[in-house]
Amino acid sequence: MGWKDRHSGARGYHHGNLREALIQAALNLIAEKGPAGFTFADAARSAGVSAAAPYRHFRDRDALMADVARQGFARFENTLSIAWSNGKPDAMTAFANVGKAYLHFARTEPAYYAAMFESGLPPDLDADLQAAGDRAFGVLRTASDALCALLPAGKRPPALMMSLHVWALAHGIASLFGRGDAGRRKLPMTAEELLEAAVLIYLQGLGFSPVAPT
Amino acid sequence: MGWKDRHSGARGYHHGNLREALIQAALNLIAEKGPAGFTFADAARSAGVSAAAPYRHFRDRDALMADVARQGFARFENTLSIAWSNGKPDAMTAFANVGKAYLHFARTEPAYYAAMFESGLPPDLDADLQAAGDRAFGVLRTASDALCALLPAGKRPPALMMSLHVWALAHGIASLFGRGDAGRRKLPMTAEELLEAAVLIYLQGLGFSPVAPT
DNA sequence: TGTACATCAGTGAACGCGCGTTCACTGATGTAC
DNA sequence: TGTACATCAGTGAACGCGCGTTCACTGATGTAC
Repeated sequence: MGWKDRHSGARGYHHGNLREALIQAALNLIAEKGPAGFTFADAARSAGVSAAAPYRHFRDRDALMADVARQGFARFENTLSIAWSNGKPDAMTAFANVGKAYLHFARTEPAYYAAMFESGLPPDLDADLQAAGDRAFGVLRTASDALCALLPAGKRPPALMMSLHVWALAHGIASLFGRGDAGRRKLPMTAEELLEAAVLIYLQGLGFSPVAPT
Repeated sequence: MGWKDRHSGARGYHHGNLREALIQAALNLIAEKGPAGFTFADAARSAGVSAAAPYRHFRDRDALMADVARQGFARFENTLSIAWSNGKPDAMTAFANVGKAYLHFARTEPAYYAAMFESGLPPDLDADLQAAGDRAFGVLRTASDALCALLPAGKRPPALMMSLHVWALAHGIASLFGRGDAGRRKLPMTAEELLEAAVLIYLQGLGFSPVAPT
């Protein structure tokens, strides 16, 4: 490697990892200025590269944005999946953990979240993107299936409906209340508490018996 | 009036109602290209006026956008208020009507809805804007109050929490599923049905007895 | 009713700027032999 | 191990374009008397 230390900012004529660097730059710019607030040229500049360089890796700004969203969905899926933890220690607790993880992701990764849900790109723009989104939703679906299985056969709600309800609730709370400081509305409780209460009430309405708090 | 017919596109040197025309133009452009997809110059062109004219009425693009949002909230409040109809014929039915009206507004006025919730403007940018948003939310709050009052005193949930839950649910469903064709995800039922089911389950969880469908 | 004047809303030309995109190029890397 | 060559990733200059914004202006409207 010689003088070219891979961990310093120094680089030669070739960047070496421009694709990832552009995604990272896009994330920073989205975090700063919102999903509409960055340009292709911005990303290039921010990655320390000429304005023409990104064209070697992405067709246009939307393609870059879509890649950020795709990566975001993959991480989101991973986060939710770890929180679900195969339903351990028990389905109810694990379900609540998924809800917390949802809001935690939206709060700590607002740039990914914005790229995923507020970029303005149609979800079916790209087959990979759509598949990544479906996989993330799949975790909610799996968790709902497991929870429904706890109810006696005659009283089981459709698990798909249940997962859509929980998704909408979590997304609604995240959008309206659970972001960094921009666009937030004031709340008498945390977003996490609000979501947890809503899910408990909802589950009770489905026939789950009340659970004592941990 | 002479040749100048107020109902034709013809106009003299003065536009007569440029402020409103710019808001209307902004709405059309938002509907076409999303809340980030229009510029001050676009709006002027679309209103048939020179690029410098809008400065007589709005400080900049954000001020125009804020006015669109403010007007949107006012109409939204009106719509929800009519749906609530002072709790007639009964609180439960009226509450369900508010939910339907919420989604109906989001679907039929996507441009207003986007300006209100997806413009990227901070809600506290403008005191008028914030007040308009608060008034719209106030309808949900009032409806929740009335519904809570039906429960025996010892079992009443906090009405504020309840209204936040319903708002988040409605907004989540509207954002994820209930829009024009852009950004929509496929659903096995309509957004209205999805919301109505969620609210019924939620209310049941709060202790409301199941209601027979109309 | 008419006239003079102030106010106002919109004009059009001008400017600097940054963006998207293309292009022939050049420096670095990898590979065949 | 060394050399020739192909491939690849990034350069920098260039272009046309539309945007935001300012400016002195001008045409229309309203009002005082």
